[in-house]
Amino acid sequence: MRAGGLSNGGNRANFTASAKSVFRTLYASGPATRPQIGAALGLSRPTLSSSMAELDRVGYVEKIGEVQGAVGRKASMYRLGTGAGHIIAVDAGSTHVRLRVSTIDRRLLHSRIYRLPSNQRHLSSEISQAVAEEVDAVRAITEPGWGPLRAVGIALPSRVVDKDGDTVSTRQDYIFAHFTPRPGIPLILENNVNCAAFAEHSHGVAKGRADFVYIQIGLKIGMGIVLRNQLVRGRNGGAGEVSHLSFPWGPGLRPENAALETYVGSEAFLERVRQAWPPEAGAPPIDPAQLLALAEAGHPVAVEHVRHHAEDIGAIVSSAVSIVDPGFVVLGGGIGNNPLILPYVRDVVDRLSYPTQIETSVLGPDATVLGIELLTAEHACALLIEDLEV
Amino acid sequence: MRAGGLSNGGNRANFTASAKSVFRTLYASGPATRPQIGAALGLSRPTLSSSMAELDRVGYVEKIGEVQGAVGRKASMYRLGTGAGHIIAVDAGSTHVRLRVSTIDRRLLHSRIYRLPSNQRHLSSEISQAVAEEVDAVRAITEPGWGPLRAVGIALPSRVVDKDGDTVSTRQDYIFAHFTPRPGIPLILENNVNCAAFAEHSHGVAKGRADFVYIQIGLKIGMGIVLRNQLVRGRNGGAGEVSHLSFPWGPGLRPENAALETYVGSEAFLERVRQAWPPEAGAPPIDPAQLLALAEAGHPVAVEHVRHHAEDIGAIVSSAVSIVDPGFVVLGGGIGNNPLILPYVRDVVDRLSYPTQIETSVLGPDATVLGIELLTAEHACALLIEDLEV
DNA sequence: CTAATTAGTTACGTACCTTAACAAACAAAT
DNA sequence: ATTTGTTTGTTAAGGTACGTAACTAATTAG
Repeated sequence: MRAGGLSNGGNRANFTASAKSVFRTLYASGPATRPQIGAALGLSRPTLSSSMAELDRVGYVEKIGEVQGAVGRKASMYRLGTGAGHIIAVDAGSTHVRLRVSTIDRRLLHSRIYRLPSNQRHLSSEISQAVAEEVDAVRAITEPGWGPLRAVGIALPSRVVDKDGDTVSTRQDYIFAHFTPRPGIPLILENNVNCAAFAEHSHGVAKGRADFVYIQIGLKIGMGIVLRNQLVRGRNGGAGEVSHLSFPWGPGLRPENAALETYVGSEAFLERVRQAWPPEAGAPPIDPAQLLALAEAGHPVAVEHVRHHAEDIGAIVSSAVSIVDPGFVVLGGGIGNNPLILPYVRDVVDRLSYPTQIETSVLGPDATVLGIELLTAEHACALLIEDLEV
Repeated sequence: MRAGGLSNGGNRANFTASAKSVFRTLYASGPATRPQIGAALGLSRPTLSSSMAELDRVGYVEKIGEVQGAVGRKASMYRLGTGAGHIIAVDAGSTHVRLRVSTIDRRLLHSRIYRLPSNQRHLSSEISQAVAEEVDAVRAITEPGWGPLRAVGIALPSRVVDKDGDTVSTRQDYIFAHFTPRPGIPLILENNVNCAAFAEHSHGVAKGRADFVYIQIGLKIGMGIVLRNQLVRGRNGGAGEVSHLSFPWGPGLRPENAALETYVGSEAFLERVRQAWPPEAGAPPIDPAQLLALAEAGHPVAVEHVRHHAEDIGAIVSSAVSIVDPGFVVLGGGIGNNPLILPYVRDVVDRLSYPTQIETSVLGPDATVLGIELLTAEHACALLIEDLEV
């Protein structure tokens, strides 16, 4: 009853432990020679020989060249092969849908960006529509050299929960309004801020940090938490939902639900700025970017507002540091990225909490799609070599 | 150059993987028969036979009896043996020093409680003195049947950091004022609230919860966070230091360093209560216990104050839930334990944050020493079977 | 006392890794 | 061009840690 064709695809290859670790090494660290892998994993040459043969038999590795050391025979260079297949990663953002098709070891095969006709405040059927179209467009140009599709991942601008969580209040199911997952292909959903945090962990300023917190400050405010190199998601996908921090809060002050979101969100912030803008200071800024530009130019009123906002961000970071004490914080997002706010945030955290290194994100708008690519690739890799049955 | 005597002690036995997992099963789940262990681990009877022989050879297991099923031959019951040794766990508290001597599988061998002559606000040399005396007292009565001492653990009322953290501001080194660790015996230090949380995870209401938050409300306020069944400690041992949450905080309100500690601590709380106590309401309470007693009796002024305090606790819990969204929260400590505050905390968290089950601690004042016992036993277990060299 | 059932041991096979020895491929020295 | 030394890769042989199959041992039910 077996299909006579390719040896990969539906079958769950039963690799030896060494073959699995070799595959994972190539997945994680990219192309390498046998001696390099053997040294890294502490495996003997004969073991590497048989592991490579195992993986080559199903097309999971391929030779891409040779490297010559100072002396001695050339070593062959290997990477993951066509048989390992490819993944599709999508950032379903509120303004753009970004899509990357990559191999499991994250070599870019194809990339698309689609500008949504209108900004979407929340995950919506418009976004779903765009995602469906972009993914379909990939299907049309899929090349045989990409190998089988192993997984699809989508970064969502919403809380993401699995089955047992509170899935109603999340808007995550809107993604399925027009987009239909391909049967048999695992679909990974993840919150977009978590994705950006994870990208920062692999390619960005948080590289090598087992524990850190990423805070994204833009239209909305969100936080991604990585502890022991793993994302903290929370029971309801609500980990890092800092907009629900108790606020306002003090003697005689009663916190309100999600009050921080409306206070620190860029729209409310800008509205406060415009209200308080003195007529003699010129025309009030029309958007946060303009306010930041004025502040960068040294406009004293703008600077003062930016400082105040940065201190509020510092208070948020301090609260997070008080809870998880990560030792490292990355500021990202349209506002968080701005170098003006960094010193103020540092001052506040320094004053209120524990020694914490704070840096600005180095990844651009691709952070989110890079993060979901990583998470999707990890899932695909585990599927290929771990013994987890679907 | 080997000492001719016992086979255990300094040597690092090189067990098979199956023997290690058998040992860990007995460590984690207590006495069991071979068929039970085999079924639990998916090991065959011959493998169990040889694993047991391996462990028995160094005295790590011992037979303690036989059990008879419905039909068939009796099965032998095993547990960790004398050769596995024992541990000493100490709760260096501010009012008492509690000490437990136990086997690695947490069978109590000896227990002591010492009431400090005066309450200690912080970790002090007085506490260190008491710990040193209590641990020395154990040495005097140590029985041969306990086997070798494998590890000593101490729960401290301070932040605990390892080498690379900020060890200066911690008072953790006060523990060494009079207490000197035994050379060659690993010493485990852990924050006392983390210990209580961990105990709640193993023996308490949080049993089986991979993720939860424990909040202890008493003279001071502290939080222990467990994610993926592991304590979150933080870079500076500051995880769960909720007294550093941004407070007071609101439009026009500038958070102050550790302001929450002084606001929500029981002394400041009681002082506020006494200040606001109306003369016609009788004598104001002299301590929090009395205030709680009055509230339990229905005294309206007391009830109102307790409600207000409980709402502040709810705000703290909400902030923690906003950051890590554990789905489960345990209230402990002298005040947190009181059933009066539970409904108010639930209401606040329900209003401000995500669906979270909140319960009251079920463990008494032994929680902390039980927690450090667990952590120390885990360390000892890992030392015996994992290949980690000291 | 016999049959059925469960616990534990012995014999033996297999999977997966190792070391040892060898062959192949290369740079540098002769 | 040949030799020498080094590195890569393969082949052969061996060891360890498991498994299965078949046995013995101990117990209950009839």
